[in-house]
Amino acid sequence: MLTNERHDMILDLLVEKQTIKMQDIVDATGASESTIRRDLTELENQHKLERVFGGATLSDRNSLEPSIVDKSTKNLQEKKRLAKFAASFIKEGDCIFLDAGSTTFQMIPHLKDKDIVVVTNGLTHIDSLNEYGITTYLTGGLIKSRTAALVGSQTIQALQSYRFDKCFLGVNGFHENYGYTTPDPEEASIKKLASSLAKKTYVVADHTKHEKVSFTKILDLEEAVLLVDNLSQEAIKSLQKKTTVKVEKT
Amino acid sequence: MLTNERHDMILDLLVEKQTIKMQDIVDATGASESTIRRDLTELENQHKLERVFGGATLSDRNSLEPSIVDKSTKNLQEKKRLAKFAASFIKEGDCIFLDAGSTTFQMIPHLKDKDIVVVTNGLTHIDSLNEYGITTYLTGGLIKSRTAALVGSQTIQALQSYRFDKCFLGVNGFHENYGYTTPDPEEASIKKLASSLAKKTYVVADHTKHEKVSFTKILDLEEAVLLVDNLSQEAIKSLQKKTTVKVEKT
DNA sequence: TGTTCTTGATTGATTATGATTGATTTTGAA
DNA sequence: TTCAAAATCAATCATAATCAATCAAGAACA
Repeated sequence: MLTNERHDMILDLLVEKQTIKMQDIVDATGASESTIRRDLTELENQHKLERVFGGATLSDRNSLEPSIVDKSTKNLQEKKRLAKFAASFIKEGDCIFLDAGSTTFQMIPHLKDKDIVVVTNGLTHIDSLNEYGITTYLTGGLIKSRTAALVGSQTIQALQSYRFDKCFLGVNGFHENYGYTTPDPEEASIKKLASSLAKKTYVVADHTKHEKVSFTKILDLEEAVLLVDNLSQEAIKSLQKKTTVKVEKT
Repeated sequence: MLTNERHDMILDLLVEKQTIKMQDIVDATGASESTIRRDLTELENQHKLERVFGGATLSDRNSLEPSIVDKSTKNLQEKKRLAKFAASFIKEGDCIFLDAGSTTFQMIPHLKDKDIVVVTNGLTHIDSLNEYGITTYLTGGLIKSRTAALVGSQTIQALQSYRFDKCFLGVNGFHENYGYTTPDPEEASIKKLASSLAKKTYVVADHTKHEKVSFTKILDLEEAVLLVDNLSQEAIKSLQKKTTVKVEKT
């Protein structure tokens, strides 16, 4: 068995069982204890797991947030339609902030041939923006590997030298009382700052995020225009008491 | 069997099985181990797969194809050796600046498991640095698509909040009188600044850059340690009058 | 014909592995 | 609590597997 296969196997076991004992891995892989020990050391250096006495456990980051890969395959078609809808709010000559994340990523193809400037902290966006020939500035900062986003004080500092016409944010939940929320405080403060630097803020969120509340608050509902798909009439009515809601009809 | 057929066969196997062992390919194709080894090297240079010890695996970034990669295999091998040599100057705990470019890119695999912090303006470096679990900060700035580097005033500003133990630069030419040079003034000023923020600067350049002079000057010869491969004895002697030269012996 | 390219075998070097060691940590009983 | 036994650990070593580099033989080609 190749080293990579063993590593994948260990990570799969971990995702399934949350924590695993050394002996379980040895039995499952058929490799020696020494080898598994080395594997664990290596995977820990890559921040893919945490070692504990007698075995290993998922690092808290991994359990807190589903990885970007899982998200991007889910509801892809819906996401694409919503993204196209969101992109229609962008006008010629706009300077926009495009948040990291899978929904905002899908907006990029619809920016083709528009004379706009994009600032982003999303690493996954780079190639696509490039491909479509869009002038792009990247904020600096620490690379957060799980979500492929730039975060930290450097990102904050870099952002502050820009002003935006429009700001497009992804969120993990929106709620009438608790506003827009996301798991990571670091990312939340970046979203918040970007919003404050823009004349107008749009939150792009599909209907599955409705009534969801995550760990960190980004903004109150009324601080951004909500772009959403497939919401019930009552939900829309209720939300519109607080803010502007634009619905993409299927 | 033609080389192309073999290549297709290998890639088909890979798509089917995700990872494959050397012996499996040998059995499937009937070619010798040496030949398969060469095939894998070539396919890796085309970014169609990634080699791992004992076999190969699908590269997760098939789409990311920087425009720089079209160099001969031989050139690449030399570059890899030089990069390994350069990486050997990095010590545990170092904070380093890693310049954008293909030579510095090859240094990344050799940073594995080192407890270091890397700051870079090279977009092609991101995935690789991530893969090897290295803490990485990206400077911000304008995305220059041709060289996949970040440039401009934002990059300059971002850089100024860092200090480095060591700085590794790529150049397009080094010359006894004209120093280190590169075509793009934007990139030159970034290299220059990074160097000034570092305790020690290393220029990594293969022997083909010797006596070459490009448009913009970065530094004088004596302002950096020159890491080079395969240089004639006279050339080394001559250069050493000006600066420290470390030669990677084949 | 001579030249270039591909191939397979061989070499010594590099890397991964599993067993063993003694050190460290946990466990459980006094 | 304190101690000793058991479990787990990191470090080291020899072995086995795999690697890059080289060479010579044959195929393709002009």
